[in-house]
Amino acid sequence: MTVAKKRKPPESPRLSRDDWLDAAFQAVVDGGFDNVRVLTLASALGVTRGSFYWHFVDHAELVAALLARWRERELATNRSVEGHTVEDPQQDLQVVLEAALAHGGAELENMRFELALRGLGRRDAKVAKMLIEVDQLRLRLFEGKFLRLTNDARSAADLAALFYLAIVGSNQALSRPSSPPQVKEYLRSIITDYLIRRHAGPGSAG
Amino acid sequence: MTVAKKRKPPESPRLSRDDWLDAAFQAVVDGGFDNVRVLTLASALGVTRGSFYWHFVDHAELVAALLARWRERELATNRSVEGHTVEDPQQDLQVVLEAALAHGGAELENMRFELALRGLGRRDAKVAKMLIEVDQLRLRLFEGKFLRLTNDARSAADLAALFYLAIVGSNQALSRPSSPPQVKEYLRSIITDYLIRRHAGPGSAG
DNA sequence: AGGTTACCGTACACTTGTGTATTGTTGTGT
DNA sequence: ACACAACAATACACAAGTGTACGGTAACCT
Repeated sequence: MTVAKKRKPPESPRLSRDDWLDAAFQAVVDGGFDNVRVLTLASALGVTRGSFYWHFVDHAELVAALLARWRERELATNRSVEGHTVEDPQQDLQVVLEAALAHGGAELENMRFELALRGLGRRDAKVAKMLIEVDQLRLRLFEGKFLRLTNDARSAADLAALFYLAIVGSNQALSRPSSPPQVKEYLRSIITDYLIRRHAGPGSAG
Repeated sequence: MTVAKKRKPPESPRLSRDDWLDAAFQAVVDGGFDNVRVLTLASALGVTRGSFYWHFVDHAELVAALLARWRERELATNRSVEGHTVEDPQQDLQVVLEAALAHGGAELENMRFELALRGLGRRDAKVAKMLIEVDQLRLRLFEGKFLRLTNDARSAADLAALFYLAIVGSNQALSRPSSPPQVKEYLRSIITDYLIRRHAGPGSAG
């Protein structure tokens, strides 16, 4: 048991449950949850559906597992961000804002997945509930960081909500597909401007 | 020829092209564009598909017509709002913000339709382009109104983008289904607070 | 080396969706 | 009244999707 018995060889002849989840994730990114079809995933993975029905009892279980995985990862990310706090309040806030505005590489796929998830949430009450849970966690995170800046609960809550909703909106509107998300850049500069104007002071703490 | 020859009797025995578009609209509101299926619409309208293929050549034409109708109405709304300007700049701005935040009755359906449309825009370049067109129109509207308040092009553009994106985001996040959109109410109060704080002065111009 | 288990292929039954062709029905003008 | 056009039903062919049963193959343990 010292070495990896079944880690993740890129050229694995057999597939794992997680491989199917990855393929399903990609399908959601590309075309939403209605694009998750067993046949399509199978051909994308180079196998037939016989494999799928060995790993999952049916299509619903695949989707459920995908949702559960996303939720777990999201909660973990939240905990980790909440974990380490930077000394300088302004920089501390900027770190989480940057994370929320991230868009490079995998983050773009995560963004598209989340948008598809919100679409599903409009049809599925359980999904809607899960999304509210995650949204509120992130909002609380924002609030806490803003509170260190403003020292006023009311304005901290207001700013957190305003900026969080704006970030969510920037994922949705005015962003051309397959082009650098210039709207987010713009929003980032707006937020940065606000923070600097608010607490024009030392750039780096300590 | 004085009275309506074919206006819109609720109990019309035969269907019009627009009836099908209305049904398709409702289907999109309920379950997105993947939910607009000829069979479903037919049974919802109490007819068979024979009727559909008389009014439309195929499914694609239905969707295209639905998109075109939405775009036309959106442009018309924009023109009309742009048309009449209120004297007081602050009140003038508040009017368009209220319109954007509207959520009663038909507005909720329009909101859900637009969200579904954005979902489609992630898969269809033409739709994405149309959405950017409409988004930019609305953004310019916001900018113009804000400019009358701030008299500064930069901050007007910033505020317009920030609030518009937040409004778009509020349609998406933290809003429970089938419950009063309390997030929008909150956002509305944030915006109102900002405007009052900014230009705390005479309520009515003159 | 051989057997067991894990994984995959294949073939079938079923459902749901589109689209087409053809026939039926109803309304309306003259 | 009756002809014609507008609208709708029916029946068919076809494609794509899920799920199931079962047969095949390859890895691994002993």
